[in-house]
Amino acid sequence: MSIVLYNTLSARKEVFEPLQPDRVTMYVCGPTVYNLAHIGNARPVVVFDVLFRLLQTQYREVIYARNITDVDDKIIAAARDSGRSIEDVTAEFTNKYREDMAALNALPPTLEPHATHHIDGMIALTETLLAKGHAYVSEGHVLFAVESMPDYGRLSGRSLDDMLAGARVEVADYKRHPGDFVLWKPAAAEDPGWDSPWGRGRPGWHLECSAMIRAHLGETIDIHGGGRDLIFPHHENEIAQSRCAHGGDYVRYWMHNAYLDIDGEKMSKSLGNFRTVRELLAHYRGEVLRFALLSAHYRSPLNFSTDLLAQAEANLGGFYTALRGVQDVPVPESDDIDLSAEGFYCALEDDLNTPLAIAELHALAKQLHKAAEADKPRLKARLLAAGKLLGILQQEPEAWLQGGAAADDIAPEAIEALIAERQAAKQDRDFARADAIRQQLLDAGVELEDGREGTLWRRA
RNA sequence: GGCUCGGUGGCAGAGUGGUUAUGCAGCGGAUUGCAAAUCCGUCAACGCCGGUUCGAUUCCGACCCGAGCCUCCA
Repeated sequence: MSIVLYNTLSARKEVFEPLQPDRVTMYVCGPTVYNLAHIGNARPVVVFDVLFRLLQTQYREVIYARNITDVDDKIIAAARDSGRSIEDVTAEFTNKYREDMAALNALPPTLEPHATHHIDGMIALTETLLAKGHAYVSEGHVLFAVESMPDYGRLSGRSLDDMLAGARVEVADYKRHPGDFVLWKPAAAEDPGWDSPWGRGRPGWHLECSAMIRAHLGETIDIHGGGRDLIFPHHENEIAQSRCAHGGDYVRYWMHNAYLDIDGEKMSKSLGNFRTVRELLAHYRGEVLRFALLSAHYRSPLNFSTDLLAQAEANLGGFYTALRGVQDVPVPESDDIDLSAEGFYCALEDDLNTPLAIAELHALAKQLHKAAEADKPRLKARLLAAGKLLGILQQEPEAWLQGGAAADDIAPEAIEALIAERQAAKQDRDFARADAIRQQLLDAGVELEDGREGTLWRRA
């Protein structure tokens, strides 16, 4: 029973072993709080939430930190454009981010450090890098000298020569090497800034993660995650800063999720297919969005479409239908489930193979439908345990099936009344009337299921 | 141009050197007053060309196509 993770650094799957036997440290790059989170932002949150849940089944202590970037050019611009204060903007979008991620059943991280609370640490880190000859001051900026680090570029698999060859951006003339990046930059008088040995300024983008990891998790952490696009330059530069300042390994397992597309196209503002989580939540329940995000492996591109969401909805409906069938079956203590023997668990242990895990849920649901009464409690417990690990299936089945997008169309009381009327019609063998009611409800988005113990209904 | 990753049945999406992925959709059947749900059965795939092999979708090479990164970006 061991977790295997794909490590970007080695470009292969590795058996996961934390630095300390019963304690895991994990850091995931969080949002820059200047606008609403989009569905692409939600992918790493959901993926690493599953990892967080998985790790907690094996390790006594799992410290999961996800930062809030609350100082950044885009924030300054957003505040200026809306005539609001920086604090006002960052507070609003920090809160909305938390709400949106909670709606996706993402557990709150253990720690949520804010960049602006760690300016001292960033200045100290910069001073260390200067003292060790890895950084230099130029025209008010402090820059990291990439040539001072022999294996710079290892994470992203590129050399300084490659980068020179591929340079397509004009190089600022205060840089010694085009790859040098800003640790500290001067702040305009009207912009937020902090006093430093190099004048009033603010930190470069990469610095905060290095400083906050050092402050909260130590010099070497087990897992660092984020989107693929962060491999270079962000994570490469974090490595450079932290390893040159502190030595050691910095991060033992680097994990990166692939992008998602919208209807086959890259999501972008210019294409007009930018989908915020908040907007999607108006049409789909968070659990549906979450399931859709988990329906492909995290390292594969995922095409986010209405079709995908419909499939997610259908899959979840199927699981909840299976659970509804055993609503009154008591669940034994979930603690006595041997996870290591469970297919869904082994699937997740293998680099978070969520599609395979979901296939195992289908197998469990099928068994549950066919099970003898005596076997149902155990199967129900196993299905619920699997759902819990994925962050789904924890609602009351009846509530789930009767909720959904069409929930405003017709009230439950009206549905129940029509069902009663139809029941009476059936007693009188007035099937024409009974079928008319069925059709009427179907038109309102409600499907009826006649069973031995009465009629159940669900939103279609 | 440099670096990296992919191309699986109608769709989504795992996986494997030789045996059913799974789900949705379709088709046939059971069940139902009719349905739904459920069950049983069924159809169908591994970009192209070579190579290695007793055997390749799986390994190797070329090619075609697609995606990402190259200092805004999950």
